[in-house]
Order: sequence, then C-alpha cells, then structure tokens
Amino acid sequence: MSQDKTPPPPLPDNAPTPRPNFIREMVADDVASGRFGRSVCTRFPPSPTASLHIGHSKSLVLNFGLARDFGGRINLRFDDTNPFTEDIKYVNAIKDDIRWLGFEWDAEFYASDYFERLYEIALHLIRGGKAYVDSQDEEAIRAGRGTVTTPGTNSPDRDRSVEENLALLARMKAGEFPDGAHVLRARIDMAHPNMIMRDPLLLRIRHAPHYRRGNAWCLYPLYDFAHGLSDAIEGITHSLCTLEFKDNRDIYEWLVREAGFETPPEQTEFARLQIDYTVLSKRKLLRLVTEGHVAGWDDPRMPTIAGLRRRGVTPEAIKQFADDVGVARSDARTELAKFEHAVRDDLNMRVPRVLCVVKPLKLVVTNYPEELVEELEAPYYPHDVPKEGTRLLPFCREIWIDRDDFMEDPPKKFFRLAPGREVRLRYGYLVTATDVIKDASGEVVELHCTYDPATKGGNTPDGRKVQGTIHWVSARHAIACEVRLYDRLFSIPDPDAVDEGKDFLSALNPDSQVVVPNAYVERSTAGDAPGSAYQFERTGYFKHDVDASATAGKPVYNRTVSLRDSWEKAKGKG
RNA sequence: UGGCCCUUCGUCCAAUGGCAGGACAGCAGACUUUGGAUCUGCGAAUGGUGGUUCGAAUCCACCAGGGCCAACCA
Repeated sequence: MSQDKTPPPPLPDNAPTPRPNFIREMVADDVASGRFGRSVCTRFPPSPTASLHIGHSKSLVLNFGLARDFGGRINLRFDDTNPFTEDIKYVNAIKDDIRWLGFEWDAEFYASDYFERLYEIALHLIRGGKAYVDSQDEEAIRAGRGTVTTPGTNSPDRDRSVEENLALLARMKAGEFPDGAHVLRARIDMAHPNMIMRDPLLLRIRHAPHYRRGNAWCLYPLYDFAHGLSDAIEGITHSLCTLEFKDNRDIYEWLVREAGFETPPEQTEFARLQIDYTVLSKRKLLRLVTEGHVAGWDDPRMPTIAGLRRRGVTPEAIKQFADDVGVARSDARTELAKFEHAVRDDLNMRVPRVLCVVKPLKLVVTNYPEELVEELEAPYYPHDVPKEGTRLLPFCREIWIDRDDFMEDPPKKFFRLAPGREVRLRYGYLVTATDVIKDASGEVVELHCTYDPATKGGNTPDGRKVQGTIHWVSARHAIACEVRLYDRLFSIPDPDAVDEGKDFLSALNPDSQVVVPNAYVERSTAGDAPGSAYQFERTGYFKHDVDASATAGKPVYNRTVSLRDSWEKAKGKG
C-alpha cells in the first residue's frame, strides 16, 4: 500500500476549488496509489448525431476538470459508429461548442479510425470461441433474447466453427452481404441475468456513406463494441458516463479483458443532469428541431449550448451551474431557479445597465418646455459593481414608460405611477401623474404628468423620499427595437410526466417565446454590435441577437433571464 | 417472474462509525435613484422496521418508494 506516498498535485493557484464528489475522490485515490501506472486520462465521447446541450456541460466540466486538476490529459473522441445518423456538421458544431465553453482537448480521435483494430479484435474473439456470426434476422435475434424475466435461447448459429465464422466475417467485411444479412455477436450467456450480456451484437453491416470512411467500409461496430475498446486503445484511465450505462459496464469490462488490455480503463457512472421545465435528451431535442417546434438547434429556448449562447448565457454561468449542481449517483432533477441564479449572478457583474421600455405608454410632461432637450448623465453600472462608464440620456417633454408602471387604481404597496402619485424617472426627474387619457374603449393611451425642476437627475434636494423609481426613454430619441421574451420551453416540471397516450410535445409551453415588435431602447445603444449584452433596468438581462431576421431592420434583443421580481411575488399573496 | 442502481431540508449536493453542513428556493429585516444587487437573521431533512455498536445518515437484514435494462441507438 502506497496511499500516503504520492499526494495529488496541487491545484493551479487561481483555479476555484471544485466541489468534492465521489468521482474526484476516486481519481485522487487512484493517483495516490499509482493504480494505473500512468497519468490520469479522461475523454469526452460525443456521437456526432446532435448538438451538445447543457447536460453535456456537466460531463465536460467533470472530465476536463479532472484532467486539469490531476495533471492529466483529455481526449475528444467522436464515437461515430452509425453512418445513418452521423453528420460532419455535428462534429463541427460540437467542437465549436466545447471551445466556446473554454475547454481545450489534448487530442482528437474518432472511433471510426479504430474500425480496422476492432476488426482484428473481432477475429481474436472468434478464434477464442468468444464470438460468432449470427445469420438470423433482426426479429429472430430479438425473440431469442428473452425478456427481463425469462432467459433467452441460443441462436442456431451459435456453435458455428471458428473457420466458418472467420470466413463469414471476412465476406461481411468485403461487402458481399446486404445490410442485416449477418451480425457478429459475442458468445457469452443467453440466460445471463443482465440482458446486455445475452450475446450482445458487436458488428453489423451498413452500406451507407460515412462522413469519414466514405463507402469503403461497411462493418460498423455497435456502441458496446466500440466504446470500451476505444477507451482502452487510447489509454483512458477513467471512463465516466451516465447512470443508464451501468448495465453496459459488464460488457465493457468483458471486452477489454478478452482483448487483453493490461490496465483497463474503469467505467464509473454518475447521474445525468435533468432540469425542470426542459428536456435534455438528444432524441427529444432532435424531434423539437426536425418537427419544427423550435427554429433550430440554436433557438434561444433550447437547452443546447448553441441556444444558450444565443440566448445570452455565458460560458462562465454554465460552468458555475454545472459545479453548483454537483455530481452524484442519485437520479435527480434540478430546479430552474438554480440555473437562473447562476446566469444572473454572472451577468450582474458583467454587463452594463441600459433603459428599455418593452410595453410603451406615452407620458407627456406638461410643464416641460416643448423644445427643450436635456442630456442627463447616467452611470452604466450600479454602485456595487466595480466598473466605470457613463452615457447621456436625452430628456424631453414626451417619453415612453412601461404600461406596467402605471395603475389607475393601484393596491396599497404599488410604488409606481398612479393618478396623483409621484415617482422618480431613473436619472431623470420626479414626476406626478395629473391626467389619464383614454381612447373610446376606455384603454389608457397617454399619461400627463408634471415634473419638479428641482429634481434633475432624480435627486431630491429637500430630502423627500420617493418610493418608486421607474425606467423610461425619450420618445423623440429612443430606438425602436424588437424584444423577444423567452420563458420555459415546457409548462410542467417533468415534460415526460404526461398522461397515457401523450408525449412530451403535449407539454410544450405555448408562451415560451413572446415577440414584442415595438419596444424602445435608449439612444446610447445605437449601432451596437450583435452579441452586445445588457441589463435592461428593472426588466432583465438581454442580448442583441446575433443573426436575427429583424422586423423592419430593427435590432432584436433576446431576454436571457428576467430579473428577480419581489413585486410579482408580493402581488400573488394579495 | 429477473438483474442492477438509488433514497439526507422544498430542490441539488456534503458529512467516509463520533456535534447532520453548504448552495439554490422560501420567510423576516437592513440598505437602496433598479421592487435589482448586497448584508443580517429565521425556518427547513437522514423513507420505514429491526439488528450490529459505547455510539449509525453511514454497516447488516427486511420492507417501501424511485430509476435503468428486453434497438442491428448511444
């Protein structure tokens, strides 16, 4: 036992201390005991069949964090084993997403580069009587597998001679058979209590163009055959995957042992990330895209890395969230609030404040000179954010305020504008509502106020307290813009928990995207670059959409996340 | 008539046989030119029953609840 002799390497000075978890502890133990006789090597093994989502960021943070903190390496390996579903566009998108998150892999590999090696291993298994070619059709193979409570039955081809198996496999590889004519199976136990071990399929024939192999190769490994052996070939020490692969660990270990690897990698499972009001499964996300329920993989409502990026979520927020959630073995579902907290917490310190009126109501300052325009200086950051910078806000007789900031008949605790009430216009003046103008249907269309000239900048020289401060923009100077208000994609916490006969799509939230085509943002944002991020004061965090098909050339701002709103909460209580 | 895994505040994660702790959420207050942020305080949990032990969230047994496995998907 050499437990005490080699302490784990110290963490880099400026790295935040990652939360402890059982995997980190295990790796530390393995490093201390020198178990693998080599440095830590992890891997991130996406299959290029879909874009990455925030669930992957949990795995990314874990795997990259381990490699970094224990002085090891990490491979990016595309587990590309199925020409029917894979696409080079996903390879590129996945690499972009990982880089955007701020991770750099040490080496890039493709399972499809191991096909020849896997073929050699298949030969080795056949020679040892550990694999055979099965010529049953798909249905027969399935029927022969039995069920969870009844053992399977042996294939009639199970006892083919080594020679016959070898010859058949060679012809399979040579392309002599159509898809599905034969498969290679491991020869284990058709009555095994773990169904995965009932002679699992290893290779199948697929005559389809592959984005890396072209048409030259037609023998494609299944996940179980490719994954563990790819790990072993690359010298991975710790192979981390999600809980649903627990049963696959038996075949993982069986194959790596039969193939003769000296210090095989160890598979360890942890619970996948689940978040309320969304789905995090490739297949479901793919359906949302292909069936047009969202605009694409980067739709800002999607929990994909691309969607979150466009929504305005930063890599730092995503990584902080992944760390906050922790790593454990219990199947868990995280509240959306935890994610939103990470997003706000990051953006709060990062982005400038700006004023934007989302639901405009005209306010006329009746005692303000018709032609006068004053330029009022306003800081970009509040006192508690250590950043500098100011801009000028033009103030004039006509301004826009938010409809929600006026109530004709307000409840007691409503601190905003109402007939006869005084509020502060942020960085502007104190104004008092005098008249409410309505149209024929009784809707409020305009508000008349008077202002107090002594309160320029929002100051109260007489020291009087004003409960409410509202945002506003000059009607003569503001920039018309489109604002897109995003909300949870699904209306129930677990979109899979729907009635019999329905699927998760029936739980889609019809109001997940509300487009407001006629908002007004302050002049200072004129010409800002797509990608610019702000806090629209009192409203939320927004990001100038990068590739919007803007309505009438207006800039489009995506709401990343709303501000916490204690007024909304107070209202609900009556 | 199976196998495997899981179960600690509302939620997520710690506590590695020795004072059940943190984060988010919640509540109350302070502060505030964002009903934001910040600060202070409060409430809040070991699924059940037995057993082992001086001592059990932790070990054992049984029960209950939840999850995964019967794709030529990953």
